[in-house]
Amino acid sequence: MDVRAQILDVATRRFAAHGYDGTSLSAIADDVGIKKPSLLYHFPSKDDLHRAVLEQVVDRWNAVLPHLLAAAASQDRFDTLLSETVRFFTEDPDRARLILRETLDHPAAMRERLLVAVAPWLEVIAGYVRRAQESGEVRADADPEAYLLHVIHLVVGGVAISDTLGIVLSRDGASSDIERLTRELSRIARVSLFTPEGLARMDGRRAGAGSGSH
Amino acid sequence: MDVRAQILDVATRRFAAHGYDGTSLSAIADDVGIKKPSLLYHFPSKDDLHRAVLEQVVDRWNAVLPHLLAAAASQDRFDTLLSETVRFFTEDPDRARLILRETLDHPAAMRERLLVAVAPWLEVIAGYVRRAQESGEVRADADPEAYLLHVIHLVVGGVAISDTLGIVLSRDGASSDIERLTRELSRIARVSLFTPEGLARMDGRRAGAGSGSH
DNA sequence: CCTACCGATCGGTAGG
DNA sequence: CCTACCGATCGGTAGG
Repeated sequence: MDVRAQILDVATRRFAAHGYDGTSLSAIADDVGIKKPSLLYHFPSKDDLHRAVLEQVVDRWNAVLPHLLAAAASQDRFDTLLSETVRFFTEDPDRARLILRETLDHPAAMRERLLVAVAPWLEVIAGYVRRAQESGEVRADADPEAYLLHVIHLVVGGVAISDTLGIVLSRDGASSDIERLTRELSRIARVSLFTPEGLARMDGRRAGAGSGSH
Repeated sequence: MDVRAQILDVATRRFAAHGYDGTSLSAIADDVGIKKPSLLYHFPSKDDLHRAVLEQVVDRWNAVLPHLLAAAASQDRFDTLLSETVRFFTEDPDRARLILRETLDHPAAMRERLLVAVAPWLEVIAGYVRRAQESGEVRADADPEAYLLHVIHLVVGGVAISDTLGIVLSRDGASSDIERLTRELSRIARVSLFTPEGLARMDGRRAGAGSGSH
């Protein structure tokens, strides 16, 4: 691996675990096996390095987004959208922690990111939800945008602190049952969105998948 | 107000907004209007001050907890429990931010706090939920402990970043609609917990409140 | 509650 | 990619 990628890798771990102010450039350089001035050759400032770390998270999200929106147009859109989003963050929980920290540290900057990068496709999905409300699949009392924001927060924030929350579920203290949390999250998201009819219709589709035509 | 309380107040705001490492003792002292060594007379170290700030949050929570558990034994336990918990954090969102930051910065310490201070009364409430499952008021597929953890996270994390999330809901960019988020949170928590029968029974109780006997 | 000061560490630069 | 070094700021102490 080239040095630049190594630096980004180590910096991601450190910024996620200890935050911007809790991470020193020397500590990152040490982990990579170089000296601080060498690090500053690849990234001209600590702020530049931090920006690059966040940018990498956004880039990787943008890489799976088209695949997600394509799935959102298919039949079992809900399960795919939710489980793929969960997968993206559980595959590297540091992504969730970085986003959470950035929201706490720079709320104004995060508001802007939300408006330009999240709001557009969130509105697209909210449109799907509204149409499903008219067809009676989705509960009429649901607030599409607010619902989606809560589910996103449930996933991102949940993954960021899942190993801490999980300890309450496993009495022994050894294994933190994250799967139990994920299953319940999925249940909460489903049940609070769909009507009983919508749920039945969805389960019917799932039972028929594979044997059906396409 | 005495100096000690002033220091705690300012430190709470600063630690919540910028984190432990992002807050200097001089900055806190400046806000209070004293010098750093004077601050260190009241709190022997930065760590001691930070502990005192967290302790104050826990103390204030413990002050409302008996009132909460008493309400949990009454009839409309769900609405009271949820809305009082929301009130506790919205009344000072810094409480939520401090807890979130502590979870990110010191997950091991937070795990311990969860086990000794949260798990006990969470088990009590989970017991209520399980009994309501047997009577058919609560959905049989709900996982009581996991459900409660998600709702707690939804409230605490949600309040911590509500002004950032809210910006997506208000297109104008002026007022962030936090009430819309709160209402949808409450809906998600209710609908994903109760059966249709349980919801009807609850609404019946609420309609009868005030005119009923006690 | 203050002034004065300590060693350590920070992000960043010079120069090779 | 390194050594050597910079000014600024950190948490904390001495002494009054």
